[in-house]
Amino acid sequence: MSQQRSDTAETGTRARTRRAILDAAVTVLSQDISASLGDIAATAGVGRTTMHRYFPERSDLLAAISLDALEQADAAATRARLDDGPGADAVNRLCQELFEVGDPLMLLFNNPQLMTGKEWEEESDFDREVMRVVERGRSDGSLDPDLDAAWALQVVWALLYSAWMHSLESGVPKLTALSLCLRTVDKAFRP
Amino acid sequence: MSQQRSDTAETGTRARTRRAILDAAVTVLSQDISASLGDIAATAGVGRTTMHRYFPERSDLLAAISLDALEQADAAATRARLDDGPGADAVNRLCQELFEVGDPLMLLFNNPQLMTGKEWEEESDFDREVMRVVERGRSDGSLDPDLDAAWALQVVWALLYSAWMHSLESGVPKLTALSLCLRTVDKAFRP
DNA sequence: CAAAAACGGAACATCAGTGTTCCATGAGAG
DNA sequence: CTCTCATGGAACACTGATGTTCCGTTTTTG
Repeated sequence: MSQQRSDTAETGTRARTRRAILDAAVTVLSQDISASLGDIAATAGVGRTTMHRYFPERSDLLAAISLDALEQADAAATRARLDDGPGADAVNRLCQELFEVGDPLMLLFNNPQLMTGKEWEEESDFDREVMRVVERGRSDGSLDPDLDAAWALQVVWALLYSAWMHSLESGVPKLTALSLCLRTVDKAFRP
Repeated sequence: MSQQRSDTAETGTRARTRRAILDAAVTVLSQDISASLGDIAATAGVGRTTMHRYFPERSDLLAAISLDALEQADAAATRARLDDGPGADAVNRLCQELFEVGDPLMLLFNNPQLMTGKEWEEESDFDREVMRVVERGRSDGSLDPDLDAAWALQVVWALLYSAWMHSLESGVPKLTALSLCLRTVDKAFRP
């Protein structure tokens, strides 16, 4: 017991391996949610046995992916400084930050069954925070006063998804796709 | 050999059973793309053996679903009379008609791996037709002249998906969700 | 009604993925 | 260097889905 590794405080080798597995899982499962654990382990450059040490069951891995994606989304929201300036600008910044997260969020978007953990009960804190910003935007006149917050949330996700897909399918550079997305969000939400 | 049933000309009992299986498959697979054939057969009110008579392998069923959805989308496009009136109006009508198709299109949207058949090579006729309308809308001034057709296609799908989800998750009536969708498309595509 | 078609269920072999155990090897910390 | 930790691979049992065959029953059709 040289050091305690009770909760999420793992460091060094173990943390690196864990991250490699999570990243590989996102990559592989994005293509096929039914991919085998063997495939994921191979992509991570890790033995299947090792993976079972980190995530005893498939459901453990899926839960970890879900949680990790949620944390990345929260971090993106923090970076976007949602409380600064007009609501419309905050929404714009949020889209930019979320776009960077890419793969993990695509995976969640395409597989709602992943969002069934305890942290997703009812609306997540993340969702509430975003809807709050939309309402602020309506108050300060930077967003359409008729815009429903829950609907706006759906649209943001959907247009981000569109941008990712557009980049993938049409071979458009990511920045171009992001630009299209931001422009469309702006037009759709403007008063 | 009382009657030939070589191609798609099946009629009566067989056609009805086939349709029941396809409908049940869409319903079940929408919830979980990995659902077992047994579940689908049970939902269809049909023996698993019977299902294997119509679709020998799982892949045959998936291909049939994919094709059926594409045909329904084509039918919707026809009903929308894409060549009539201003481009913006045609797009609006198309959204309304596609919205009615609902479940099958949701299934495809959530599972791009279903769209790998021969009929999906490159761009489908459907996609080309829609992009043609968008370009017409740009010419006649009813749509944003800067609107990229391929991007517009993505956005239409994404906002339809948003409407379906919004109705499901927020418990909003379908017509309300459709209305939000149409309004958002209009704002996003307007000059 | 009588023949033909469609159906359902039971039984079976097969297969891929999963989760587990055990052991030998390699890398890193002290 | 040496001890500890992390790892990879082989082997195994188990499970659930799949595809197939066979046969008796029901429904449709002529």
